[in-house]
Amino acid sequence: MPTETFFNLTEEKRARIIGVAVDEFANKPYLSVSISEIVRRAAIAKGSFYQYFEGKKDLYLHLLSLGMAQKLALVNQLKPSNNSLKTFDYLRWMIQASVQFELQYPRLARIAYRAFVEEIPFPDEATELTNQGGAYLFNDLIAQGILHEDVAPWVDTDMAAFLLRTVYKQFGHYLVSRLKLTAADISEGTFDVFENEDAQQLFRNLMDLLEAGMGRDPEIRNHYFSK
Amino acid sequence: MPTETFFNLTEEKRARIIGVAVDEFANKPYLSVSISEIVRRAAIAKGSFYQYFEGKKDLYLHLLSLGMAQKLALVNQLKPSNNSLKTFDYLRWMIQASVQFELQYPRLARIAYRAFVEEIPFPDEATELTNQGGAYLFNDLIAQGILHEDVAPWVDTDMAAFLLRTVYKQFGHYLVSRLKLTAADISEGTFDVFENEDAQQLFRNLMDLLEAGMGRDPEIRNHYFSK
DNA sequence: ATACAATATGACGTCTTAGTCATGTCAATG
DNA sequence: CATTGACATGACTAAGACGTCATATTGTAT
Repeated sequence: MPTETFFNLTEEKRARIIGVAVDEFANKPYLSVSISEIVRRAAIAKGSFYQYFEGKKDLYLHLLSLGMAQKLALVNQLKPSNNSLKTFDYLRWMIQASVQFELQYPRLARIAYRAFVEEIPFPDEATELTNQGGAYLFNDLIAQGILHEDVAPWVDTDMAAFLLRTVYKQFGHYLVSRLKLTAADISEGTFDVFENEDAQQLFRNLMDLLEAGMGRDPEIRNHYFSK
Repeated sequence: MPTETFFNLTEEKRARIIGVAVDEFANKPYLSVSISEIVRRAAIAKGSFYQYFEGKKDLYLHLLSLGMAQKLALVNQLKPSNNSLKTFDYLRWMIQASVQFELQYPRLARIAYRAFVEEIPFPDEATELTNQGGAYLFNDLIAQGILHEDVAPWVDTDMAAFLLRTVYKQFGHYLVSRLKLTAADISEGTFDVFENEDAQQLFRNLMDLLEAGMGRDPEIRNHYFSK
């Protein structure tokens, strides 16, 4: 945890430090991020940094927790009013919300992604924070889906959850490259996956694939063969 | 490229250096790997290193290319005699061979994986090498599959390829954790995914999911509903 | 045996980093 | 005015990294 001193700083200064730190951790592996560099870019004295944070780990965990808080906030804001979605509708919403976060806060998403694929010297603490991002609940989702007869009974729950986790984590990257989104598209934060028609088409295609693979009675098969 | 001097070294010495370097690059991000540390662990003089390699990048690309050569060799060795597999049989074989490589040469696989998820200061050169690992050809595989009527005509080729690439890259990790394989199981290099019954069951489950999702006439649906 | 080429060595100069600490500034309070 | 507590600063130490180079060793060919 950052010190009280840090939270007493002016909004401007705190934001400047966090901004620089986010940028560094988003663009370099944890081990290669340099405190000296952050201090230089944020134009604060070395000594000040150590009055705000215990060290690199402290700062990093703070950023991770900020990111997860931001994600939770966004997800809650996007939560549909209808509370009892079918399994695949819920899944689609989850993936869309996650991609939206990735497009709206690319650097925060990047830090979380790094925590996931690289090794951090303190994996447990990092995982505890990133788990708030939601990737852990796919096992339950599938198990419930089978009970509700949305999901085919023959699927291997754990493996299906693995597939979903993986897609969940990577789909944002894919969407960006598939739709050829530029850094400008993203950084302006104007792109809305819920509104953009190309994005919606991609999500439909993805859900068709997933539902055909796991669903008990996949729409797409009926739809296609009835023609 | 390493210098001629390097290739003139005794097998023993060359292997020692490569072994240490593989270990370092498998366990640290590229930026954090230290030449000084490699030199220390391999017990050679600093000056010698720079007579063998131009620097870190040179060494790294050499390792990557060694790894890919090793993978190609293993894959060719595992290639089934029957040359005209159906799309999903071919896919299953590819994924199995890739997982086998990952279990047999975990450190090399790890280096390639890192090249994939972290940024390297020279992405183009690294990608050119890792592409030899085979992940690039899923687009063709799906397109061909549609032509041969193995793959359902409604699937989005590019997205299906994305899904397969992702699974292809991650399935080894998953298999290890799902089967609770220990470091010992792996490092002995005795584990054979083609022979182990638990592993085969996992591959069956995976292929059922993938084929149900993408296949034109998935076995699993007929099989289940005919009961 | 001598000369020449190939290989090995590690000290060295220069940088960068992490973290500390003595000192300095400033505003509020008694 | 004086004191106190909060915050700011950057020089400094110790450690480690990179890449070079003058020198030493080994091997080979004449």
